[in-house]
Amino acid sequence: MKFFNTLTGKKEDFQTLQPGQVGLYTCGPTVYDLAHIGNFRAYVFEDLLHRYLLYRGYAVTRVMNITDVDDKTIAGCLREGISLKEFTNRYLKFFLEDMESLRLLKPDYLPRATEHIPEMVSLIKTLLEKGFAYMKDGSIYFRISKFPSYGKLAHLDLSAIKPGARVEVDEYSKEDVRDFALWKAEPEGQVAWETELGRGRPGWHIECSAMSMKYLGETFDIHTGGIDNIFPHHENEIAQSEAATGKPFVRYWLHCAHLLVNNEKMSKSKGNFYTLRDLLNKGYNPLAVRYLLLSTHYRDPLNFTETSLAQATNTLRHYQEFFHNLSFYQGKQDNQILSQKIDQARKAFIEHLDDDLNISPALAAIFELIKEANIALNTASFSAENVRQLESFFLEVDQVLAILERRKETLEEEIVRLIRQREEARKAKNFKKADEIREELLRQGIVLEDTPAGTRWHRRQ
RNA sequence: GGCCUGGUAGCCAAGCGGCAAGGCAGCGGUCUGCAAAACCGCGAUUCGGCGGUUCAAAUCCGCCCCAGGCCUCCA
Repeated sequence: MKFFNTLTGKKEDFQTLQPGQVGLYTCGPTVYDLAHIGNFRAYVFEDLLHRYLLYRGYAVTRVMNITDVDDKTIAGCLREGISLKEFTNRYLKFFLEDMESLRLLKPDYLPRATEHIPEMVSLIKTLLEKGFAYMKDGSIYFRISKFPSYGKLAHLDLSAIKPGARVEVDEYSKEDVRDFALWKAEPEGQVAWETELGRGRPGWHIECSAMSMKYLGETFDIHTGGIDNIFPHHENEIAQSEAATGKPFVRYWLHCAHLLVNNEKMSKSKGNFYTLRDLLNKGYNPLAVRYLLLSTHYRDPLNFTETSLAQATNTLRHYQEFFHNLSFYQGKQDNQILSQKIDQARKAFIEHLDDDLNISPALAAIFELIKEANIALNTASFSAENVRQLESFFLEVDQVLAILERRKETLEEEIVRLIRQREEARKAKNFKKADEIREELLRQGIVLEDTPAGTRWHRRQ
């Protein structure tokens, strides 16, 4: 298995620290608002990674942080006059619901920043003791000049950072404008913790260092996020963590490209975003959203349009109906070639996903199998065993893709009765009545398809 | 200014030196009582542009054009 490692800028063979085990840290949401589908692109990518590692037999321990204290969450709870916890709980709940709609696997740990203040304090104390941090006016900053490899992840030339260009020069009084806050003094602020470091609250970056190392150890396998997290967030995590432990922090850094809308980055600050709920309210299927976000390679920019979502909806419908229809087929002629095609599809699926999660050709292999299977099914050259193999294969790859609808396979008695009546009408060549029944069922959301082997049905999507 | 992506058929998207995957949409056909689904056929003589290297370039090199991102809020 290979992954493109941001740290080295190369595709590398994936070697775990412990045989068969993977420690995976995926940067999670700041719970101050609904996440938009640009955010979900990253979470869908992380879900694919998580599921594929499991599919390939790794024991995965995955951590996703919940940032529930920062400028925006504090501003939000003050604005509404409620506690920080009450405010962030609301958006955490929405986030977890959206995760479920998109079939995102739940991480093993979802640590909240506010529940790890002691761990952060302890890490900051270590940095102070080692001279990597200093206190100024009650706040504590990381001293970048003490950490020579700063910039190695983002491949940034530090001298190229122009003070004042985008740095707020006089917000805090730092030794060096590039230094970043580990701890923000809040002598008067309403949201603050009384600690050995004084009254204050943590900087943004420190939570990920403290929580990842708590749950995954001082060095772990994979850390992911959107490319906009590379700098400064992940760069700072490396600095804090490696300065404190003297050990390498993360072996593989994986970052996904942005989702664009009308060829612009989708972001809260631009106001050009869709939330998942916006799309569901328009009638789109959450699994179509999942499929769309999944089907472009994670390191390529994805330009989101409703046209592409509609296309994904159609692809998904065909895919799901193929699977659903398998249960209607009964055949007797064993087809060895079809069995071989299934094995070939599995082989291609794995080969391509092993290559830095190259999903497009992996999906192409599956679509080619569907075509082969349809030919066999339409010409009756298959056995019950072939059908069983197909069902089993599609359920297998669905461990990774998670796009199959687990529909109720039973129909109401009334509908079964109508289908039977229509069959009789057709046999009697009473096509007017047959068509009336078909239309009535369609109104009830049941689509009928007549095949030589009998009438099959599916629920309209 | 520095760094980094992307530009392949109407749309989405693989391929990254040896005849241009796959999906969606469209058109024609087969099947069907009619449909639907499925299948068959059609669709890029060409991969943003111009040069270069090579027996061979969408793939490598150079320059240019377009779009987007990062350079201390950000998935």
